[in-house]
Order: sequence, then C-alpha cells, then structure tokens
Amino acid sequence: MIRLNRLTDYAVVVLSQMGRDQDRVHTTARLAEDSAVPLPTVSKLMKQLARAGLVTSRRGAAGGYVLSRPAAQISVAEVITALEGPIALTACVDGAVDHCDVEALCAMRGNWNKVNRAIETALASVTLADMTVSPAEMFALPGRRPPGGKPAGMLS
Amino acid sequence: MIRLNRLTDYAVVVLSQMGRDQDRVHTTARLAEDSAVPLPTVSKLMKQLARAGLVTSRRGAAGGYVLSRPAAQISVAEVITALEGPIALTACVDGAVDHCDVEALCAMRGNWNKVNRAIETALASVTLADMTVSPAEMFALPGRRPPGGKPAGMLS
DNA sequence: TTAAAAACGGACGGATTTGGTCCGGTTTCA
DNA sequence: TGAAACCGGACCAAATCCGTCCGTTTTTAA
Repeated sequence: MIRLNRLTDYAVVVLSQMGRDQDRVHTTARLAEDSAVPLPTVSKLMKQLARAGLVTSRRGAAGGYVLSRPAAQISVAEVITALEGPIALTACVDGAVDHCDVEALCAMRGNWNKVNRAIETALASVTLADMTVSPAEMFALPGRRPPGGKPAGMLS
Repeated sequence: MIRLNRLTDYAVVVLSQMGRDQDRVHTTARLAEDSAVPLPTVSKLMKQLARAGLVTSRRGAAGGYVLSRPAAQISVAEVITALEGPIALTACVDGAVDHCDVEALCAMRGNWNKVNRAIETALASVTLADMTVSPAEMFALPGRRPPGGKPAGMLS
C-alpha cells in the first residue's frame, strides 16, 4: 500500500469542501467543524497550502482562506506536491531532496523517473472538483458527525 | 513525496539482480553481499516474496531462491503488492484493510479508486527487466561498495 | 482608539511505524 | 550425521507523524 500522508488526505477533503462555496472566505474553525478534523491541524494544513499558493489567506477579523483558483483548476497532484514535495515513488530519504549526490551509483533512478512521470500524469488529471461530493452524500447526519466518529474523508 | 517502503525499494534492487542470472539459485548471503543490504533484511524480504510466489525457495544445503518467472514477466506493481498489499493511494489506516465499514460516509473513496487504478496501470507496465541495469553501471567499484556507503538501490 | 477575530510561525512530545536483529526450528544435501 | 540454507516469529531502537500549544501580527468593527 503506497501511503499518502494523512495530512494530504485531510487537505483534499477540506479543499473540496471549500470548493463547494468557491468565493466565500472560510475560517479554519468552520472548516474544522465541518470536516471533523481537529482545528489546530486544519490550521497547520492551511498554512502550508497558503504557502504553496493553492489558497489565499485573509488576515484579521472576518478573515480566513479562499481558494486561489476554482476547484476545477486545482489538481490532486498539486495538493500532494504542496504538502509532500514532488510526486515521486521513492525511498530516497537522506538529505538530497532534489538531487542524488551518488547518482552514479544509482542507475536505477532513471527508470523510476519514467514510472514517476506516469503517476504524476495520472494525478494531474484529477481535479478537486472531481473529488467533490455533495454534503448529503458526505454526511449521514448533516451538521453533526456520528458520535465517536473519526474525521471525515477517506479514513475508514 | 509519496513514499514507498524502503523494503520495497530493496526488493526491486535485489530481484533485478536475480534477474541478471535468471536460472541460478541465489543465497540470501550472496544477494546481501552484492546489494549491500543487511543479510537479515534480505532474508526477511525474500520470505515475503516467496510467500507471494514471485520467487521460489529451495531449502537445505545448496538451497536459495530462484525467480519464479523471467524478470521480463514480473512487474513492479507485483513487487509492491507483494510487500505492501494492494496498490492504493490512501490514508485509510485503521483496520478495514480491504473494505471500509463506514463507506457510506466515505463517498470520496470511489473517486480515489479511479486514481488508484490509473496508478496501478502505470506500475504494471514496468517490469523488473526494465529496471535492470548492468553491474558496471550499478557500481563504480565492482565487488566493493564505497566505504561508508549506504545500501545500493535508489537510495541517495 | 481599542478590542476582538483571525491567521502566522515554530517548538514540542507522545504514539505509531519501520526496519533491522536475533534465535531456535526444519529441510536438504554431501 | 553434520553443515548449509531457508522458516517464522518475537523483539527493540530509531525515525516519523501528527496533533497540540504557545505567543505574535494583522485587520475589522465598535
């Protein structure tokens, strides 16, 4: 099972939620409540997404976050990249984020890159709008999560 | 960065290595030495791959492992599946391995499945033979890893 | 002008996962 | 019969994850 960060999972959920009300300013408090993701976590999430330019922050009272672009123009690939760095199936972990300093020893890498590009293409073709579902479908009990339920999303 | 298990990384390296000598019986000791992956780890790896049927074990003296099929007929997708379970970009973590028991709340899942299938297709089209490189390309110093070097493979 | 609302940034720490080790057992060959 | 090799599972240290908790800054509205 190729794991996605849980944070990334949340991000897709929360962003999709924002996409249902494209132009409104959403506070983290509201987003947290609606998605059942803990507030400080949503906050941390949004900060990262803002830095990546996927959402725009508006500070001060009556502030919050707005999608920088329509949901239909934000791909899942972008969300993943924003939170986890470049999309790549890799186990390269020690330093060397974008460049392998023993690349000569690492001839397999070129082959992986081919695979990675294929995966990126697949992810780039799915937008947040594609992932959006109506609230009625999302939640059995509108406005109230089932007691003891886990945060919404793709979590089982 | 979508992480692959490091074990899976090793597996691709080791299996590719076996592919260069398709019919020989490879001992874990030899594979470990050639790949610079610690022996007990190679051992653990091979056990899992054997269970999945990708390699066949031969016990007893002069035993070892053999590829069950030619390298050109083993896809990277199969290796991943053998070690990490079904290929899926997912954060579903709590129990519920193959079936989400709150699937009704989890409407997004269907959309993810579409993505997952695309990724699986990409991975299924790359075989171990595609990943194989000649030993000369793999190692600058044949038979000897650079001192302090990390295990070979795609590790940086 | 002041108070409240909201984002910002970063440090911290507990729980989980990972991956590496070890060891006694079993099978096969010479 | 002994050595070589796989088998299987318990175990533990290290790394990672993710959620929390500060104090700070910015903006709006009373």
